[in-house]
Amino acid sequence: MKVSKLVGERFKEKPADCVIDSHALMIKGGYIKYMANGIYSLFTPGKRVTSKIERLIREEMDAIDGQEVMFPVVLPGSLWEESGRFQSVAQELVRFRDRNNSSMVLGMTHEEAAVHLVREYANSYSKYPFMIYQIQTKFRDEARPRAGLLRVREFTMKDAYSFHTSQEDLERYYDICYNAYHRIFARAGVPDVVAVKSDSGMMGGSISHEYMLLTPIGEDSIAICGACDYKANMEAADNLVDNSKNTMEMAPIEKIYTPNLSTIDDVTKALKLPVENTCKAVVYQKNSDDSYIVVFMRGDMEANETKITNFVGGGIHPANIEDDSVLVAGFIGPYQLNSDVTVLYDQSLKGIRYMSCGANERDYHYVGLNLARDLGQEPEYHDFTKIRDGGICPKCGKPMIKVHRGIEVGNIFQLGTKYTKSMNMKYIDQNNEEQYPIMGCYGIGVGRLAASVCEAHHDEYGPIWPITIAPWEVHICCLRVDDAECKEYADNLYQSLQRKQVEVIYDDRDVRPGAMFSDADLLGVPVRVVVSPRNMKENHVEIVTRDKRYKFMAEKEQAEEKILELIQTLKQEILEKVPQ
RNA sequence: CGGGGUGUGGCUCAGCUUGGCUAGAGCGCCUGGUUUGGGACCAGGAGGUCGCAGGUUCGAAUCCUGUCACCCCGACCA
Repeated sequence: MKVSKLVGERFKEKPADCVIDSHALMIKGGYIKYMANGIYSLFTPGKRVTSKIERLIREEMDAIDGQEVMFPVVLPGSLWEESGRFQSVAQELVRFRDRNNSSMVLGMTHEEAAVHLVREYANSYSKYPFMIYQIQTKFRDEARPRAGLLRVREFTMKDAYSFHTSQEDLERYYDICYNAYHRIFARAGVPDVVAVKSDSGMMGGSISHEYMLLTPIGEDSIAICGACDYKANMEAADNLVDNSKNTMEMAPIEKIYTPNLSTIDDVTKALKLPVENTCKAVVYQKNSDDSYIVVFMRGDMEANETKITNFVGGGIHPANIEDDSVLVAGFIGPYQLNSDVTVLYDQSLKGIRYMSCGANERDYHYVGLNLARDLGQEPEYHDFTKIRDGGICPKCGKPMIKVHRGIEVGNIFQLGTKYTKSMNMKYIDQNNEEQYPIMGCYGIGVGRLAASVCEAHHDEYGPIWPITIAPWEVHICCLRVDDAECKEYADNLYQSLQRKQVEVIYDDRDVRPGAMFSDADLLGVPVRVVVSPRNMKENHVEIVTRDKRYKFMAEKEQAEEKILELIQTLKQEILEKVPQ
């Protein structure tokens, strides 16, 4: 490929509206072009990066006995009716009707299609286990796409589905996949991606992991223990709270006048109470009927909506407390709460002998609250709050939890029989009995991974692509095309490298060196070869890596050999970080 | 869906508060010339329904109303 013919422009200015580096660089470097909210086209450099990621994923999936298939993008609504997700999934699923008024959907994930593909075939235990996967377009009508390719509505995803005859076999394969994922991310140049325990959300099932690239711009929060190997998404991390060192002793409950003190901060200051001796209320409403859910927790804790949603078994949203409600915003407390709302108690309240709380009356609080005594019995405690920095590790018990931000680049789920049961997929086992197969599913967002690698590897001038996914391996800069010697040498090198299957881009434009180097930086190709009259006079060319770690002169005649060596070195460096 | 912000040639932006001649700049693009190791210079040129619709006015990029789109924060999220 010659830069003079490369379709797409590179910009000098940082595009407006780009807040994230990877987004700005991919627009600026001519990788992607915005078309509509959360919808992008890829130019050649962008397509070459994603194609290489796809190739790499394909190799690893095939290596664990995956079989590549292809599902349709447009699926019949009836298929989603079968699994129940036509109803249960909200607006992310695009629904429409075709010319015959048949209900259709755009595929946002393909569990239903996978079951549909194999449910007649896999009717005997002898066919199991197996895994099928595809690399294909998904459409999810996201509420808020953002940050270039990091969160879009239309995207390419590798999604895999495995089928098993026992939970043990699923777990065995799940581990294999777990490791294959680590190899994929390492080969893509981000070996530091971590697997964290996660909440399964709408996918159903029990155990699941998310693969996170840790970066401050990530959308997810992850709790990581500094003392052991515990890692979990904040949504799923158990928040243990130790109140054994709370020294305040029991006292009679007492109502006090607290005018306009409606926040925990106000209350602790006015009453001179430690925040660990306060009880606060967070109120939600069920999406189904708007009924109130009041969650009581220690004053310094934050509600974890995922845990609450899972507990009440349905969607919730922050409450809008009406004036005629029994709930008095800012003054809600568990003692004498005369209302039929759902009341939940977080375990951060367990073991505290003396607390303040709202009195369910404007401008009044109680102090001296003791839940077991004042409610007549110890309430049932559950975990409804977020873990935080310095929190107790659920695995090793040490208070060494640190909260990080991360981008989710992949996930794996143990689905169980959710889809095979609902869609009536069965097989006959050794005892001639009908069974439902057990499924696992495994996803990787290709474009998001490309953007994540860019986010992890770039400088102020452009991306620094790992050689395994770089759009090209070698970038030849011919600084003076009007110099016959230069031009001839560069032309020949270009031809010769291509004959040796090296992926090479050749800048043969008559532009200033500065412009040429700037564009080369934006294309982020790992090996750069600079051919110039100055170098020709010395009988050598300059070879430099995009990350500046290698930089040397090579004799004209030996340049090609040195380039090939350098490519091997760079590939080897990445391979060394791949597990196994 | 709530809060905040922005819409002016391909890109980045000025002009709007206080309405007034033909709507500007830099980059990019085209022509010619001089240049050539980190986004050169000179001369000439093309390119704009000022997001859209209505209104006020002698006159609207500018004021008013509505609407659409995008960006950020939140909600939601496989």
